[in-house]
Amino acid sequence: MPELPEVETIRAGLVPRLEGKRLSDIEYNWPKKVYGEPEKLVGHAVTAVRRRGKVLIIEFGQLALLFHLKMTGQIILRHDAETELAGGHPIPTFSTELPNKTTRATLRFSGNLTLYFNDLRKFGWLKEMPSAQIAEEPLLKTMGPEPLSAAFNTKYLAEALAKRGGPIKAILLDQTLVAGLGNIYADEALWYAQLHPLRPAKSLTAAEVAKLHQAIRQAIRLGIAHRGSSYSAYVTVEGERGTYLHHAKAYHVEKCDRCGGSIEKKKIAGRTAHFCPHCQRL
DNA sequence: ACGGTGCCCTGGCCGC
DNA sequence: TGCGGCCAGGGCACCG
Repeated sequence: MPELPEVETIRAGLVPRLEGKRLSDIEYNWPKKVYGEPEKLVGHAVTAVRRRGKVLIIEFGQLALLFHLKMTGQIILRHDAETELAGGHPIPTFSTELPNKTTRATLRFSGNLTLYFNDLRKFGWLKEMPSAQIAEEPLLKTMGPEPLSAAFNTKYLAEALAKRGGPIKAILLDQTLVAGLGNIYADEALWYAQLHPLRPAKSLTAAEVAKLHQAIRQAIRLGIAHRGSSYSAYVTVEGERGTYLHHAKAYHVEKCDRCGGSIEKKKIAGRTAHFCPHCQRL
């Protein structure tokens, strides 16, 4: 599922290929999750491709298009003519048929470039809005700091966790605490920090908070380095799978890489937590 | 204000 | 081979 590392990989793949390209046409076949008026963007060129938490932001000057991929969303780029290059950044051919029955929106750009927004489960959305209002978007307005930013430091984390009595696993999934963690990287971070997912957030010692802070950054950095996790639908803009799960320590892992014991699964806050009961004591 | 639950969706998988 | 039921989970409405 697209969490921060997956959306960041998509962003980085879009930047060299999409910036400067002009949107010529947009069509959707799942209008239920289309907000604003994306038609307004036709004729405008992409000026920037950004990310905030799990939200992808494509700016067209004064206007912007936001995407949330939720669990099964995909953003895939393809040339209409496969032999053509995109400004020196060729897109490798791959087997995915496009468009397909999961395609919810199709955006055509100059340079024979087509962006497909696929989403099997229809949870994802796209929204057009003035660039100046992006920060006011409710989800973004309340979003916590980026985990790799200076604002996300041990002092901030300690103060934020001190107010929260819920299990640390549930708190890490709360986007107002820190942006971009989902079920995979939250479990990975807790494994690195050797913290049981049911530990009350406010019970963490200063040393544990410091360790968790580093662990979150470690999990996110490794996720980005491996171009994300492809447990289900996620692929890069080239249609390739991310490889992080080959290196995962907890999420859908059998044996603990530290002690060799079995990784346990437990439902916490409506999500399946994966952890080592030996290394992550309650 | 906080935490817990159910909902939106589809396809894969399990047991019978 | 078919089919009902469960599971996957991000964000939000709703409830206590």
